Amino acid sequence: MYQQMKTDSSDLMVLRTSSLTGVLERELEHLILTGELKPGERLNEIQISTRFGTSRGPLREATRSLQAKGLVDIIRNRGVFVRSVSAKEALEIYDVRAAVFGLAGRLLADLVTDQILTRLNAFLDQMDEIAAGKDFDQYYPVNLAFHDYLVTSTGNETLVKEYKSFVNKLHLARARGLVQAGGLSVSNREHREMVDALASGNRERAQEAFFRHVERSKIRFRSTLEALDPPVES
Amino acid sequence: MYQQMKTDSSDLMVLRTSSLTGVLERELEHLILTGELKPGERLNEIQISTRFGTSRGPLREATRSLQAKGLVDIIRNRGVFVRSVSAKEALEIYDVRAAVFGLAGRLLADLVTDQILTRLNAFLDQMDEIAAGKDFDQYYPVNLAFHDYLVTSTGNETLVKEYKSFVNKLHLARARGLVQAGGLSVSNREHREMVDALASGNRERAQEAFFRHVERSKIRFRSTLEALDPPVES
DNA sequence: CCGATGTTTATTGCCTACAATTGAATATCG
DNA sequence: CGATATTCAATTGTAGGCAATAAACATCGG
Repeated sequence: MYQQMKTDSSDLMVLRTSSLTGVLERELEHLILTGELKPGERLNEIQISTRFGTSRGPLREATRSLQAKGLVDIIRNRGVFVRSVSAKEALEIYDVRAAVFGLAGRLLADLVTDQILTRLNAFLDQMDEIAAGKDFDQYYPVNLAFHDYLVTSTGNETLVKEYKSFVNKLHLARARGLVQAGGLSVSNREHREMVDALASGNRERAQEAFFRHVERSKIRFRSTLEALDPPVES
Repeated sequence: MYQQMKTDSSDLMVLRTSSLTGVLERELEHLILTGELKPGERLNEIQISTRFGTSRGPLREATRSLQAKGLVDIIRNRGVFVRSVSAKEALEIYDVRAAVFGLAGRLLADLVTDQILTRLNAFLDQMDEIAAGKDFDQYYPVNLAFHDYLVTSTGNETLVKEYKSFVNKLHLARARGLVQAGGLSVSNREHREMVDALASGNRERAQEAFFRHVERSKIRFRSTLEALDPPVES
């Protein structure tokens, strides 16, 4: 399948600017985030490297990078494993993500323009429309784009990077797809609250609205989790 | 100096549990954060690997990890360079750090105990004492321990990790030591405000107090920066 | 004297090979 | 038959070597 990658001209072009390690890293990250490689699954070095037509060296460098990003665990003399995020950790991440997203709201309240507000309202209308049709597969990507647009508009690249990193890690939560669950029309009202807060130009109000939106997602996540699992404690 | 590291028994013990890559990574991270390796400086693979008595393989894996952590930049066919954080990025980091630290305040307000408050007040008294003597070298580590104790007490390991990562990156800001500057007695009043907010048990108040503490550090940082540099804009 | 082009040299990117470790299958003993 | 010791295959950890790249230097023409 990937055997002759080395001789593929388009890939060679990529190698001009990006190293083999970088290519492997992106490719593996994609496999992990799409769920093709599932949490807990082991990554056999020989198998993967031959699959991509490289040696083990670059692959090992790529996995070290993924480890630092929190996408895999490396156990000495045992191998590389796709990270599985526990419920406890997922809840932790939700909180930190809420804080970072709240900051996005706070920053945006100060620099929001009519142009941005128009764009945001367009998003809201689009999501309302989709939600009415209960077409979940369409709703999710738009919802994602909406949040993406918000954090990106802050102009704070550090914030964007961190936020996306959290979203990625949540994809590794055991209950895959739970992250998306409970969304739709329920959360679009929260979205409107956020945009309204931005329009008011009130920093604290916007921060709180953004923060609480993620906190509510966390609560929905936990509910879905407890519905499937024995609630550990009273 | 480090030539016979391989034969040092204590280091071999470490290798039982931790890989050579891991040791190199920690060692390099230490060199970078202490400033022994300065921002912009290039890390010669042969030089470093012979210095530590290893081959280039594990070293390259270690640097990939450091790249993902944001401590070095790797340019293809050019080498790895200690990351230098621009003023713009430093200000960005301050904001995100403020958000995360604010979350720490919010979480702590809900689970603070008399025991923790006692410990915190002891920190405050100690810092007051040191600040009175204007002994900066003593103040800084205590200040660090205070903040460390705060974030750790939240029990949210994700938060702790992120917070420390931000503090580390700020060490790479061009104006080294600026991060520490402007502290002392000025900020200890803010520290008391934070602890008071915790004692009140008011979530939002604590969050805001924690958040603003870091924001004020950011402002002090920017002031010191502009005093040295041409203020870029009006 | 200065800029453009060719050459050298240091350094990185990648690969192959060997050593060390682990986990499991197998054998041995109570 | 069950538990423990032992061997063995699979896999990772590390080392060293060759090719490719880019920067530094020298050379040539204007």
